[in-house]
Amino acid sequence: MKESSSTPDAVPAVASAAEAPPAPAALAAKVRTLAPSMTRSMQRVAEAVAGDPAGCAALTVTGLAELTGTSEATVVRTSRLLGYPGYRDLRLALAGLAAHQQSGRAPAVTADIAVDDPIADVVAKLAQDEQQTLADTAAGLDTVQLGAAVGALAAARRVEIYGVGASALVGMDLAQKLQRIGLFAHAHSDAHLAVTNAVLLRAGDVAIAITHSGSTGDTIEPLRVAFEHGATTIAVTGRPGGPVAQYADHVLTTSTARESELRPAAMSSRTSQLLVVDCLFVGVAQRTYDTAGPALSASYEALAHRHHPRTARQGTPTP
Amino acid sequence: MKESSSTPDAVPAVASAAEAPPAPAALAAKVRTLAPSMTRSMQRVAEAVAGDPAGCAALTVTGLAELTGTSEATVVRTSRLLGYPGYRDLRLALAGLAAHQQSGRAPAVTADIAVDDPIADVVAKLAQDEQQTLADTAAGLDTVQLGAAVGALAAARRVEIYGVGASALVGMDLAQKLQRIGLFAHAHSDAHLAVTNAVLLRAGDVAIAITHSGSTGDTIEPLRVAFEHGATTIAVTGRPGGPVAQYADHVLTTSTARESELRPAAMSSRTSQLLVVDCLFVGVAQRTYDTAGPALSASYEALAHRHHPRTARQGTPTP
DNA sequence: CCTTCGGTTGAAAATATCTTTCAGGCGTGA
DNA sequence: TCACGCCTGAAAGATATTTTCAACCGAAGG
Repeated sequence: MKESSSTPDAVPAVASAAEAPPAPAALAAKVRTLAPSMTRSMQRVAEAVAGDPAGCAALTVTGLAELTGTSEATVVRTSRLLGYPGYRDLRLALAGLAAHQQSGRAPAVTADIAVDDPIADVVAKLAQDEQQTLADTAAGLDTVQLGAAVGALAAARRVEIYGVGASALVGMDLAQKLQRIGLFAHAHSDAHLAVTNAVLLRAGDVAIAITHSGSTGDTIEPLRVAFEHGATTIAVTGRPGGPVAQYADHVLTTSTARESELRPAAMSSRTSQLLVVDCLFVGVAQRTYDTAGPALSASYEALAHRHHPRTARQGTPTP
Repeated sequence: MKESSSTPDAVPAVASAAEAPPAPAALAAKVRTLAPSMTRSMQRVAEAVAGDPAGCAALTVTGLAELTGTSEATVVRTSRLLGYPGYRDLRLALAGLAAHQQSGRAPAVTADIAVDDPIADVVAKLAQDEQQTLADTAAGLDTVQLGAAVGALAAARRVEIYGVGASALVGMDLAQKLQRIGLFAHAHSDAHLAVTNAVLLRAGDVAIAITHSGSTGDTIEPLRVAFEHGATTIAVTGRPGGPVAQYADHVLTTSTARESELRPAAMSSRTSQLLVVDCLFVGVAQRTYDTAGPALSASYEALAHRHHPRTARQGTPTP
């Protein structure tokens, strides 16, 4: 088969290569298939390539030639025989193959975080868990309730948010964002002040309670007062059947991933709560887009000058 | 840190890139992270690369330069910024990425959130985006830096955390958790008080600055003061090349998903920051497990009585 | 045993590709 | 308005890849 026109070799080889695809991952097989028709030197090259794709991908023609004790010409010839236009392309395929192999051997650790886990595992596991929490939350969120809550917020005269501990931070996050689109929103984390504040609410106002357990007294109490004064009440909780639901017109359920000693409940509940809160925010922003849009831009502008302009390149620093 | 001076221009960029590994599949994330610090032309190149890895892998420097309407030099510069020694290596990585994607087949491009999206879509898109942000952050996080930061925290006499706006909440979250395992940690969101506080720090203390933009003056200033007083400083930022890095012993990079009017930067940056902060927390908890374990249990017990026992179901209300 | 021939092999030239240098140009800040 | 600094791409310089070509090896035939 290689007899024809022995001199300007390669040409027929390229032709035969054209018919075959660049070979995605079936490289080892191809090597075995073609090995008999290879010369000694080429076999050495093919062997090296099949044995350590990743390693060879890091080598230049010269490097691979030296490694196999052959010459550059032989390496190129081998590449051609394997179906690539030249070594450059074989090398690219090799890189792809290496990545492929590497990905295959990552079964996505979902085990609990252990005390002696290396830091890289901690990162992977935490990210994995939080992703799971997000997926669960999204799946379990009642969009009807959410829509109703959004409607109430969009029409609210004022919005009061109650939460203590980790949930307080979520409440502040929501308050910050609602303020940014022009709503009158305030987050409370002091139980006494919260109750004092709740007494002033009435129909047309909205009160939001955030509590993972659904039974945090300091959070429930102000919501109860608001409820009894006629305000629209919303509960963001991981236990929709808990005490807090009694005083809530709308209940938004957050989800909880399994926890362990090294991963306190606060961690996944916070992730879940934040997603819910983000949904509320975006929903409200949609409904009040006429005022929210400009307000969002305006609040960004107001902050812009507080950043050092130094390394801020061109005009639009990511709006 | 960035002294190298090996190459004439782009020194800091190369240096910061050198510290990071060549990045296997976290390319899209890296592009987003570094995009703000890129010039227009480089952004075009980066965009092309992130948008069609497979296609770009098939191109030579010249080809990619033409495609993006730039020059070879710019392509090489971009490759360097992304952490590769040159275009050749970027191309190899691209080939690997392409193979990866082909097998994974889960890019799931989510459209932007539109004003008239139904609420269910909003939930799905937000969840999807935050999951993406988490994955990107985990992939782009430098575990060496993280480990070093954890080590510093575990040994710290006291920990001061600086951040304003949305980042302030992240700081508080971290402070809350560190306190829970017995560390002396405090979060500041008032620029003046923060500086006043930073003056008191010295070697053995740790200061953490949290700023997405990397150039928030109110956050950088206290970190600078802490740095100059000999404290160990950590920066959690989306722009590792920004001004804040000047005064940081350890830089932890957060990632950024694309933003739109209805999804302000604060949203994904917060998710990313929280993951980083959680990693810090768990890392510290691991290293100080002897004291952290009991402390975690104790703090839970202390809170238990604040929950209404009424509808609290069985004995262990999700610990 | 020597010769010849087809085929393999590697050194080196030729080419393509990648990298670096350098000067012009553009935007920015004083 | 002007000067400064930084981005930018053209072209030179360095590397890597491909091609060429002659030496070499082994085998078959004289």
